[in-house]
Order: sequence, then structure tokens, then C-alpha cells
Amino acid sequence: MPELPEVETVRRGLAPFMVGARIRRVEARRADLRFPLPRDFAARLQGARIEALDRRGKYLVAPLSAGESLVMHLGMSGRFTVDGGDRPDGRYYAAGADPRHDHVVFELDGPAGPARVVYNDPRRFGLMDLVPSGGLDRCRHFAGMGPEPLSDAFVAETFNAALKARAAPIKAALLDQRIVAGIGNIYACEALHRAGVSPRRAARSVAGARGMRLWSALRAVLREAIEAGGSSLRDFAASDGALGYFQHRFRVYDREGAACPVCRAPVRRIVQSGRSTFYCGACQR
DNA sequence: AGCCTGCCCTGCGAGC
DNA sequence: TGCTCGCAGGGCAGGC
Repeated sequence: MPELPEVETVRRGLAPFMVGARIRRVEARRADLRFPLPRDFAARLQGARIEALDRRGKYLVAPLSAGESLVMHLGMSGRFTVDGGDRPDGRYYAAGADPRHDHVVFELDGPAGPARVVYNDPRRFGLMDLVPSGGLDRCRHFAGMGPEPLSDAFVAETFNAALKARAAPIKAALLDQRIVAGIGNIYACEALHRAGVSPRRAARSVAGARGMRLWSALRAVLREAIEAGGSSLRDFAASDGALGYFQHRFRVYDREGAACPVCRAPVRRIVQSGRSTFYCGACQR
């Protein structure tokens, strides 16, 4: 799924169509995503105005005029596509996705004219929810979620202190959204490589100089990935169909056996918490 | 509490 | 060619 940079790319792609738009109609074709859609999902959305489109970690959040916010998560395989806008052919993005997996359709009267925003998700690990806008921080999705890594709320000393309290491997700690929001398997691996920190090391032993390097590396890799439009693996594309190109800049992720760009030693793959970790055993300590 | 495993679901590529 | 297996960007519940 999309991790923070991919979700941010999706947010930027959708915002011109969604922000300020009136929701004319919602078609919930399948209610069984990761969780069932909330009751009266379509009815609660119809007629509302979308005030903004924000991101929190890997979630998209759209505050509505009706006092609720639409909370969306793309899971592993979720994607949005948009029809409409000002393209001569009237089709801003021709979805390459299998229409059998178009689960939710939003028909909008937007600033750029009518638009149709379609949520497609083959694996259905994504979710949509409606929560009161006044209590977003307390809703089940965001309560306890760690700071946004690219905001001022992500403080190196606090990050170090959180690592100090953890015995688990640092890789697992980075995937824990309570410590820092938005990091997934790709950017955990990439940040650890940039910081020269072994993914196998206990988080508490990273606190200190390594922790500071990791803090910087996380911010750097996320910024660069957003600038590149995210990483396009398998099925990820921005809502305009453009492919991100950060995958060409991976130093270790999905590069088992290839040469480490720093020291030329072969990149290793191990399994931690049931997920692949890629790293260089020579320059990550 | 922290930590780990299994599981939700579909699709795709590798290997036979 | 057609099959089976393993694996995939996430996060939750349930076990210890």
C-alpha cells in the first residue's frame, strides 16, 4: 500500500477535483471492505460539501460540511481514479484497473465541473469511515497515532525516547504507527539503509546517535519520494494515472542479491514480523 | 504492556 | 500451456 508518499501523491491528485465539491451521489457497490462501510454511508455523504482533503499517516481525511469527516485508507491495493475535469476527451484518467473492483463511486459537482471519483481495491484491505470532525484525534483510526514525520511535531528527542522504550527490532518499531505515522515496509528499509542502521538491532539500542541519523533519514527519504510522485510497484499510480518513479531510487528494497550502492556488498533479504526486510549486512550496523 | 503470529483478500510471477 | 506456491506497499485480533 501505499505508504505516506504514495498517499500524499494521491491526495494531491484528488484535491483539485474534490476540495470545494458538492457530493451529488455516492454509489457503494460493495460494503465489505476491510471493515463494513458505516451505516447509511451514501446518504450521509450525499449533498455534503467537501471542505478539504488532508492526510494523516497513510489515511486520507475529507472534512465535510455536514460535521463529519470521510476517512479513507487504501490498504494494500486501493486506488482512486477520476473521470471528468477539463480533458478534451472528458476522461481525466482512463482507469487501467479491473472495473469489477470499483467498490465506491463518488459523483461530484466540483470546482472544475462534474467529476466522478472511483475507488478501486482488488484486495479490499482498504477502508472508508465517517467520524465526527470535532473528534478526529480521538477516533479509532487516529487515537494513539504517532506524529507526522514531516511536521514539526516529529521531534528527534521524542523519537529517541520512544525507541529507548522498545525491545523489538528497529524495523518493527518503524512500522508501528504509534511511534511515527506513515512508514511502511519500503520506507522503513530505505531509511534504515540511509542511516546505516541494521534492521535487526533492538530499537532501544538505536536511541542516540543512530536514532538521530534515522530521524533525518526518514524525513529525507519521505521528502524525496513525495517529490518523485511516490513509488510505483505493481498497481500503484497517482489519480491522474501518472506513475511515481521513486522505485528507481530504491537502495535496498526489493533488491535482494544486487549490489549495495554504498559498498557493493550484496543486499540481503530476511523476514521480520512476517514481512520481508532488505538491507546491507556490511554497511548497516 | 509489548511483542509475535495469523489472518483478511486477490493477483501475479516463478517454478515445475 | 496450465497448475501450485509464495509473496505483495497494512493493520487488526488474539495469543503469550
